[in-house]
Amino acid sequence: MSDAISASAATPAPTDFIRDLVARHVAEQRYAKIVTRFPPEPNGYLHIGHAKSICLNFGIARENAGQCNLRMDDTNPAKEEVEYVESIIADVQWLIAGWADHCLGFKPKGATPTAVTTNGRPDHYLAPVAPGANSEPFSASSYFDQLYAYAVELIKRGKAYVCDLSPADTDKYRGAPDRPGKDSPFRNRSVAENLDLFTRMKAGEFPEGARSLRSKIDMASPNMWLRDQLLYRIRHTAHHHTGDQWCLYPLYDYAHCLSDYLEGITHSICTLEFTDHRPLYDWVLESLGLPRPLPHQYEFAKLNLGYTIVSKRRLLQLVNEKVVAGWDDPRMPTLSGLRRRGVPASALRRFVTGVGVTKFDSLTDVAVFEHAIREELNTGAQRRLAVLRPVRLVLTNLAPGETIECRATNDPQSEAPSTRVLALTREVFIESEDFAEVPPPKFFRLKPGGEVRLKYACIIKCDEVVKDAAGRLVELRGTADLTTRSGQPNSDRKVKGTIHWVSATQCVEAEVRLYDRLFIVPEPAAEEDFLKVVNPRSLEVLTAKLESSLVTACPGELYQFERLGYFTPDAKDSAAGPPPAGAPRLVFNRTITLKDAWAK
RNA sequence: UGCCCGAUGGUGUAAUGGUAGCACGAACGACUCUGACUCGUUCUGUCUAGGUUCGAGUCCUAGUCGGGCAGCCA
Repeated sequence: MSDAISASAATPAPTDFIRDLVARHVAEQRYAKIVTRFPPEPNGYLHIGHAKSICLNFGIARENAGQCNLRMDDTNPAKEEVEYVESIIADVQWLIAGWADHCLGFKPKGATPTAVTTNGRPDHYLAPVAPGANSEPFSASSYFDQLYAYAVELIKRGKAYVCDLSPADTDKYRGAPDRPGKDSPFRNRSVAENLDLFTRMKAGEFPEGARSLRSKIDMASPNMWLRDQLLYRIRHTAHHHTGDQWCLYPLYDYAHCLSDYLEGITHSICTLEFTDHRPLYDWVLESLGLPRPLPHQYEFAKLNLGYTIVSKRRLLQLVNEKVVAGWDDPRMPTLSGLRRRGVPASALRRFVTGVGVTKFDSLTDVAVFEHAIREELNTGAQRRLAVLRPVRLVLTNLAPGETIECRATNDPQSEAPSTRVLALTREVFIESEDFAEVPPPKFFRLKPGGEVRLKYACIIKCDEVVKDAAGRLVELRGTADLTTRSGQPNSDRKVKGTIHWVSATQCVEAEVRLYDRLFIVPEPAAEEDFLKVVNPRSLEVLTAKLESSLVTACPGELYQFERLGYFTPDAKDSAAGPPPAGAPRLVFNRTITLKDAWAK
């Protein structure tokens, strides 16, 4: 990633209702340090919706000299994989690099919560360390021992019981939102029996679904999550992190609040759908009578983006059904897809900061995202010339071997722009779109008998249109007015249009992948079947002609092909090769087009 | 017909009882060796009805509309 981009990462300090709250807590010195967390489940790749959560949590840590723990919320072995853990770590570090990476909290490799004494009472705590060779992200699975101990304590306090109801019966007993549930027949087992059964559940004596550990709250509560929500279920499944050690796994509502507690989280920020769970979050922590200040949960609305799917389940479907080439397909709204496409982390940060944080379930216009990308790329991308759909133009007043050196600007937005040299030769390629035999009104480009400027070179005139027997365009012939080159007497001569070009004899070919939105409707998630609204033209592959300097282009470099858009070498498929070394296979991804006011 | 959350231009968001502002978008114009960028002008808004108040987008009540909740998913 170019330095220009990461340097421009500074974003105005945002305010929102959560930050206001944190500011109040800081003012009243409620906590020694503000600690947040980003707790993804490793069951898929992170996407642009997660970027909002990451920037919120790390942003709050950053603005308050606090810390934000990366934690794998890995309590469901059936869906979680190491591949996802690794992608999550890479994506988070990429997104916050140079911005909030100093706030990132990991834990020592293999560490579990250590026994401490707090306020004269036994307690457990796991301190963060900086990311490095001997550290790893926090994970709920490294708390399994402690979580189990807490469960035993809950049983002893008469606040949890082992229930023998089958999943189907549990469902029946739960009632409905507008109808109270019924107490489980196993609700009033003795502490001793509960303890015995729970121990045997852990020992693997029972099949999956045979028994569960349940909270003992209120089966008639209007809040469904308070109707004795399950705490533990039996799963005879290996876990990607703990292996075969457990056949008893905690559920989210039990594991999450306690994980927050063990890490000393102060502000546990999640999305709106967890609002109903908050009383349960508090209930678990309060029922245990823990000695430290308790974490609290706050909710905000997740990001919804036009023409985009933000749902790991559906994104997985796109991958599995081969609608896209993988989680990091540049059309995917995943962080890895966006990165591969050429979207800078700073653009993502700028975007999610701009949309704000509220409790209103909104749908953000993609144009806002696209604007943030262009904004970052305009200053961060080097200008180059490339022709996507070439038409040959022969400048008949230039000799076949003649080369005219033209100086081109790399970074017009910078205060001290640098330059490079372009070769103008007798034969060049221009964009087929830039020539019209029968031009529409206000067409500023090349037409028969018309003049146009070749950017950085000179004004040329189209003298002749050469066609084959079938009437198809073969080539254009014209003349160059070399006195209009920069530095020459007529360099100030104005023509209405300026077009891009490359030398036909000093250029390099590359595969260029043009991406368009993946869906044809603004709200694909609202569709009965979102696969039916996939854009059939979301990818177009071209063989383009690039100015020869691009032969050494490497992944991570960001370019603007003038008048076309922003492009970056594909991190997987592109291989640069300095001439004359072999035959490099250059592959460029189009990140985004330039804004086009002319748009036909 | 239970509980919880929400409602400000086309979109997103600000105004914390005192001039409804910003951004995106759109339209037009200026500039231009990128029909980009930049700059200028314009466009459109407090869900409804009551109440409190000198004063309400903001507080209260009721309604309307939208979202969430009945996984041994997170």
